[in-house]
Amino acid sequence: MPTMSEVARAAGVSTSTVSYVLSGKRSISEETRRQVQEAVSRLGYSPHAGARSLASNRSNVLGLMAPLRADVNVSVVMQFVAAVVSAAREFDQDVLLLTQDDAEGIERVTSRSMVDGLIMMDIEAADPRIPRLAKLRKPAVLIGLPDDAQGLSCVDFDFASASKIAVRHLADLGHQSVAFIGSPPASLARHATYADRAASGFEQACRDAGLGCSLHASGATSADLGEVLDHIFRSGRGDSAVTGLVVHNEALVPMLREALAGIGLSVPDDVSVVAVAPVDVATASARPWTAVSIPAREIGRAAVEMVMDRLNSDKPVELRLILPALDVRTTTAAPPHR
Amino acid sequence: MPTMSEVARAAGVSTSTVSYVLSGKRSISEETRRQVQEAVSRLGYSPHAGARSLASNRSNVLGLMAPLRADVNVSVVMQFVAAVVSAAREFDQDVLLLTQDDAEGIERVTSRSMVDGLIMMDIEAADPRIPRLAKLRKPAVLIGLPDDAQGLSCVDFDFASASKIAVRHLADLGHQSVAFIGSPPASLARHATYADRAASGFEQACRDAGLGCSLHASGATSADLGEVLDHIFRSGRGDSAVTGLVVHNEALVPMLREALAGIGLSVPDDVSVVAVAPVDVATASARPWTAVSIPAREIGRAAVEMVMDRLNSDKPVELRLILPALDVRTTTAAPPHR
DNA sequence: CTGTTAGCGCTTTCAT
DNA sequence: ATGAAAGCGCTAACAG
Repeated sequence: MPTMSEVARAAGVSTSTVSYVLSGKRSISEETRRQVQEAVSRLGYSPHAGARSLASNRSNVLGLMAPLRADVNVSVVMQFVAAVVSAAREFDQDVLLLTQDDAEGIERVTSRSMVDGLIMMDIEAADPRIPRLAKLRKPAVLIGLPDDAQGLSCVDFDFASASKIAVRHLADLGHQSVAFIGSPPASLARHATYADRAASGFEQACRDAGLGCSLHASGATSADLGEVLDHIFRSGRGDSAVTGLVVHNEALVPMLREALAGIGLSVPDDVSVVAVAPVDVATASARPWTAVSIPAREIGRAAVEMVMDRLNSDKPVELRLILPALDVRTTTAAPPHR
Repeated sequence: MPTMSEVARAAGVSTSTVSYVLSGKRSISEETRRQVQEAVSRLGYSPHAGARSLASNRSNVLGLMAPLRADVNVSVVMQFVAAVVSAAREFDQDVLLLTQDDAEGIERVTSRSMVDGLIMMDIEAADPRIPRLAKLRKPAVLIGLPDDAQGLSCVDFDFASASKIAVRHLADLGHQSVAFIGSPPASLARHATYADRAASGFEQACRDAGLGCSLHASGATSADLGEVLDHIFRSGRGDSAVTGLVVHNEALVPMLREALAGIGLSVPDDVSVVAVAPVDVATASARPWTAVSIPAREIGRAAVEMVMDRLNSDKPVELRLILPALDVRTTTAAPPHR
């Protein structure tokens, strides 16, 4: 591996000139720039990350703490991870992956100056990582909205509004009684903020619209789904029967039509369904789901932008909520006549 | 952040002594060790990663290139990722996450000395990353078995044997005609090595055991599954009817019982099923699947071990195959009498 | 517009 | 068993 001084020698300039050509931090004559660049590519030079970080206090690496918990939907998590990694690359950053069970990870990577900033996923209402992060004086952004962000930036999808839009859509279609199928009990129990907010947004929207409603946590298996549907529809098909479903549980969406068919319910004739899920799960079916899409790419990108902002400028801490949009597809319609 | 020389001063020793008590690379009197350690923890010292990597040519970071492709089962990928990260931590390494679409990622992280070694997932038979990796002269291990590893270490689950064990189990139970439901067409098309090997292992095992067999690629949706089952069972329930299924497609397992029930087939009375899947998907159901478990933790751990071996010793390149084991649970039985 | 140079914080000879 | 000191390769004053 050639070093910067070899490049300098080859180009007939000083190392600082090479450094400045590479960083663009001061003006360079066209002539020298060319020579340097030629030398760089001829020698196949690339800067030593450690040396750079030692001299500049910048590692060009972002830490990403991603949950690998049993109750989270890994494929959704993966989408966020992918989004963060690819957004980071646009800012010339790499991503160091930390997992929740590496308790001292936050302190380690930051005290060793391995990362310039941190992004934390799967935030809980009173997440114990927040005070530790806040102490750190490194740019950090939470994907999620905790009770107290302690001066950290936050970004998330507006899950509350997502539920509300879904409910309003069902109300507009004339539904009177709707149910919410949400995250696994464990997610609720630990107050993962998306789970809480989606559920409470639903509840409130139903109150506002005067709809009858019920909320149900559900695991990811078809057995779990069966149980929940049983609860929801067991009361018979009378006047107050549930005719609309909002499903915020990515794992269940693919099984839902079949499960409903199994209890004699057809979509959307007997029951309308709005999914709250990444667009690809909503459109995976031949008869795509009416859905509020979770824009993972956009959220991941925003998170990276926000760390970079705090790293490069004195932009203040912000809280960004990504607003939901409803895509009406094939799974919602007016409720059945009784 | 305190530096090593501050620690040295506080402990009344030289920086080299501090360095040596931290690395254990030379013997230190009990007395000095204590003093140094006391200073370290009192000041909350932790070494600057960049400085260390500059001086020692070690970053203590492993690169992990993980696929985020549409046709791979993300939750399985995530299990491997998690396994690699947690194994890496046991060797005091962190993990830098690279994605497939970051084409120059391999060269970047290695030429900048950001990583000490690389682990590459989701290997294809003639993976274009392999020659690039091989050129690098950095320890690298492939999770998968390409046609030509070009001198790189490989580790993987023995998918061929996994299929064989499954087939033999069905044959032993008396099944005469079996079918294989495998990876999505796209995985086969690009010759992801696990997909190829599982399929060809199945085929060969059937030939060896004299069983009638058919192979089917399948996407991850219940519609895909429906189609495949239709193909398999449409020919009626005659003499040569399929009575055994080997399913190597994690996404489908949870939907399988219901889908079979939908066409009037009950498990294991009408059809026996062996899953090839991570243990948690096999046991997620109330009636757990007979399965050959994919030991993601073990594979991830082996991959890390192998990079570290090549990093720290002159152990030769190896190829490790993790052998499969069958767990008979509730979904296999003798075929129905006709 | 360019060069000189003093570190950044650590590891590791070489001495003792 | 310990210390002194020479780098590792880069950045960013400072000096022209």
